[in-house]
Amino acid sequence: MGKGAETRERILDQAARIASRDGLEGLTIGTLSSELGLSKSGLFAHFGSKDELQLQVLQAAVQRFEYGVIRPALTAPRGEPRIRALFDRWISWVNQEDMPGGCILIAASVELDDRPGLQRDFLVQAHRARVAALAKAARIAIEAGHFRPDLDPEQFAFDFYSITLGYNDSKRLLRDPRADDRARDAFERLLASCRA
Amino acid sequence: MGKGAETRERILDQAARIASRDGLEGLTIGTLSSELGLSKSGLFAHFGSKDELQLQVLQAAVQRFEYGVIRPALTAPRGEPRIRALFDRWISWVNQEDMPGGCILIAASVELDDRPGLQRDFLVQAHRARVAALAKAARIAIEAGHFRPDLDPEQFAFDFYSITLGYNDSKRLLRDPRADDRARDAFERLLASCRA
DNA sequence: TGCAAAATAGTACGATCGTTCGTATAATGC
DNA sequence: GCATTATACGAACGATCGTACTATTTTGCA
Repeated sequence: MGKGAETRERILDQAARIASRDGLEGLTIGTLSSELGLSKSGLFAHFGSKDELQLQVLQAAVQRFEYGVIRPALTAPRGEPRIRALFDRWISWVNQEDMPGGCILIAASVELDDRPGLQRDFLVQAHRARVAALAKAARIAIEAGHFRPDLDPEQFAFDFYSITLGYNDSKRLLRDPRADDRARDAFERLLASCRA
Repeated sequence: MGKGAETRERILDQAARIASRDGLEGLTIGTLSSELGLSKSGLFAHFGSKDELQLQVLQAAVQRFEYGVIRPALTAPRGEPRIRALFDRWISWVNQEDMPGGCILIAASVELDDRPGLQRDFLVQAHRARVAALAKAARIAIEAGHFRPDLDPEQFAFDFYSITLGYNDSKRLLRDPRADDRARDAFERLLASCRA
């Protein structure tokens, strides 16, 4: 990895932290550069525009999610165990301690939901892929005989993801000490309702 | 109502629209005043600071939620009918067409979840009250014999609210045409699992 | 109708925003 | 070890941010 790529990684890493707390729009080239000990213009040269910086922050986050949640969970046995692995990793992703503002993908979802642009387009596509991965895991669980055959996999994905959103809210905004229990309880009931 | 209070209402109304799309931090005194045909300083004088403007936008939104969702639903008969009324109104609130960026309370939740301040404090307190209202409605449904006696009302509130968050995501970000069906389906299954 | 008070406008401020440009320094390939 | 390219810097740009002052208009009441 060349020097430039190395710096770019450092930048995106810190940028993700800032964006998780202050949003993609609250992420500022001035603060970002000074926190990293770089000059504004030097940092700027890596991206060429703030739009591009935001986009790359999103892309990096999606990739980290892919490698930190989806792929490891796919090593779990097909069916319910894999679904459980997905949930466990998803929850701890939402609960990342090194992200001062929580899950950047949730933050970006709300921030971009009605703001057209490349950032939104990318986020939507990535989000669709995540939901599709959940639905596929449910489909596999049906094939494996763990889930009832008449289960709607897309509905399962909706239910699953809703729980993670509720967890995020209880944990980060309300700081409810029982947030983990609540999410776990909801998930177990979801599983029970899906079983064959 | 004096002239000042009238203008303040107009301001807060437009401010809510802007904040719903661009966030409380993206809400700017310059754009806000020019969109309303006011001078920056004239508008500013109504609030004294941006913090105060943000706070009043939040307070107005919470009050509108109270009068548009909670109170009307409380006129429905105790028990399951009231729960249904809450859900119906909650869903159409999240789906407000006059808010270009969707529910401002959800947006603010994600924006403020890790940013200390009066705005966050107020939002948390208001959010706790909303969740408490849900739990109370569940408790009443238990008393009425509609829900099973061993149901955990707070868990019900978590499940209920999670569905509305999932709905918001499906509707506004993914633009899933089946978002309404998905939320409705999840809600009906939640109800079924709660019945006595 | 006149007058104090309330409401709005005007102007200016320092700070910071994203961005451009020219230049210096550091890393890389031969 | 040198030439070339990649990388970073410094200064400056116009625009806009929130906020402070002062002046002007408008309002509501005696």
